[in-house]
Amino acid sequence: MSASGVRARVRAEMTEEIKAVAKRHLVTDGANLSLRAVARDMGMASSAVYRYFASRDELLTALIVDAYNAVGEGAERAAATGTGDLDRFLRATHAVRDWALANPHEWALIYGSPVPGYQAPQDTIGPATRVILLIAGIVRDAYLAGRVAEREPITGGYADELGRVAEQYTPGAPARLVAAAMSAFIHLGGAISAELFGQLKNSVDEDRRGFFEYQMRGEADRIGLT
Amino acid sequence: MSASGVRARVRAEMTEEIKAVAKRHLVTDGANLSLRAVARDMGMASSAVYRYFASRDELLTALIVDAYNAVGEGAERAAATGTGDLDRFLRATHAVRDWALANPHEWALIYGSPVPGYQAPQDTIGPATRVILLIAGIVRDAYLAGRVAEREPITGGYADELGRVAEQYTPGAPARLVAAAMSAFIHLGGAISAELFGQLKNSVDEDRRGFFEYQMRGEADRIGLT
DNA sequence: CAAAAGCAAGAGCACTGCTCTCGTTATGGC
DNA sequence: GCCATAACGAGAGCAGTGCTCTTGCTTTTG
Repeated sequence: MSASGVRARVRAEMTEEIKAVAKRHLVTDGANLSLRAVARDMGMASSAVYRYFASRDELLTALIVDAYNAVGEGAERAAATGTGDLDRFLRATHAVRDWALANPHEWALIYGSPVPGYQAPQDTIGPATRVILLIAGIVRDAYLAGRVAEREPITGGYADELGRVAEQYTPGAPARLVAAAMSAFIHLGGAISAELFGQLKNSVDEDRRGFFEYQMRGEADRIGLT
Repeated sequence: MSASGVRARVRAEMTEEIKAVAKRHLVTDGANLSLRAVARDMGMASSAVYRYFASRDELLTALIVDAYNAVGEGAERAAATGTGDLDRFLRATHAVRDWALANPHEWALIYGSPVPGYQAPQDTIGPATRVILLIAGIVRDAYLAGRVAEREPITGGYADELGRVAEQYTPGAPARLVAAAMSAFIHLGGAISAELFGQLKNSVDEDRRGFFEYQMRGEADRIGLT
C-alpha cells in the first residue's frame, strides 16, 4: 500500500503538473491548447501525456472543473465575509468578476462558447452550479428570515417550472424569487463576458467596476434584497 | 469593363459560394472551421481558396461581419413592425433571440469567446454595433417624445463617461438612460448565451421564451419604457 | 498581339491529436 | 525473494490542419 502509494502519489503529482503547465499555456494561447506543446514543456513525449489524460478533451475537462471550483470557491469566500444580504450578494458577484478578470481564458472556457466538438461530461455539472447555488442560497436565507421586499408575482409557463425548482431550495418561496435569482446570475455572466470579450470598448472604459455594480444592484433590487 | 466585369462577377460569386459552404460547415463543426474541408466540398484545391481569402481568419471575419449584419437587420425589421416603445423593444430583443436560436454557431462566433489567436479587424466594429444602436435608438426616440418614465439618476465614474456617450446620441438625456440601455443589451446577450450554451438546462426547459421575455421586460422597466 | 495579371493545382513544410509498438521499471501475489 | 503483470516513457507513424511556393494555363489589358 505504501509502496503502491508512491506510484499513486507520483501519478497525482504528474497529473497536477500537467494541468499546471496546461493552465499556463491557456493564458497565452487561449482555448486551442496543444497537448504536444504541454508535453514539450514538461520534457516528455506527447504520447506519455496520454497515460494521464485519455484525450485532449479530458484534459480540458479537468481544467474546466478546476475553473468552476475556483470561481465558485472565491465567490463563496467573498459572500461569507459579507454582513447584510445585499452586501453578501454584491461581494459574491464582485468576486466572480475579479476572478474572471484575473483568469480571462479560464472564464472563456467555462462561460464562453463551448469548445467545438467538446461535450461536457457529467463531472462538470456539479461544480458548474456552485455560483448559481450560492446566489440562490443568499436569496433563500434572506427570504426565510423575512428580509426580502415584496415584488409582483410572475406568471407564465416558466413560473410553474421555476416554482418546482423553488420547492427544492426554498419550500414555500414564490417562483418569482427563483426567477429573479436566475436573472441575476444570467446578467452576471453576460456582464462579465461583455467586459472580457470586448463589447464595452469605447463606451465604458474608465469605471467598469462601477458599471458592473450598477447592474448587479439593479438585479438585487429586482430580487428584493436589502 | 464588361469583360473585366465578368471576372469580377465570377470572383464575387466564388467568394459568396465559399462563404456559403463555410457557413454550412459552421453549423456542423462549430468554430473549428477547416479551410481544406471547405475546399474539398467545392471540388477545388485548398490553395485555390487563398485566392479569395488571405487566411482562415479572414474567412472567419467575413462570416462574422455577415452574422452581425444578419442579426442586426433582423432586429431592425422586427422593431419596425412594433407599435409602442415597449413593443418595439420586445420585438427587437425577441428577434435577436430567434436569430440566435436559428444560428447558434454564428451567435457563438460573434458573442461567444473570441476565437483563439483571432484579432477582430476594423471591419467588424461597425456591424457589431447595430443591435446596441438599435436599442439605444428606441430609447432615444421614446425619451425625445417624453414617454420615458422617471427613474433615479446614477452616480459614479461610469455616469460621467456614459453621459459623454449620451451626448452623441441623445443630447440632454440623462446618463442613466444610456446605462440602462447598455444594461439591457448586456443582459440580452447573457440571456441568449446562457440558453445556447446550456446553462438553463434542468431549470428552465419548458418556457424559455417566457423566461427570456421576463428578463427583457425587467430591463425595459429599468429603462422606463411603456 | 504580346505583356501582365489572375487563377487553379500540386508539392511541401511544420504543426496537430492520437495510436501502436517497443523496451524499461515498479508493483503485488506466491 | 521471484516473477508475472501492469504501469510507464519514448519513438515512429497516420491522417489531418494552415499556409507557402512553384508551375502551368487563361483572361484581361495596353
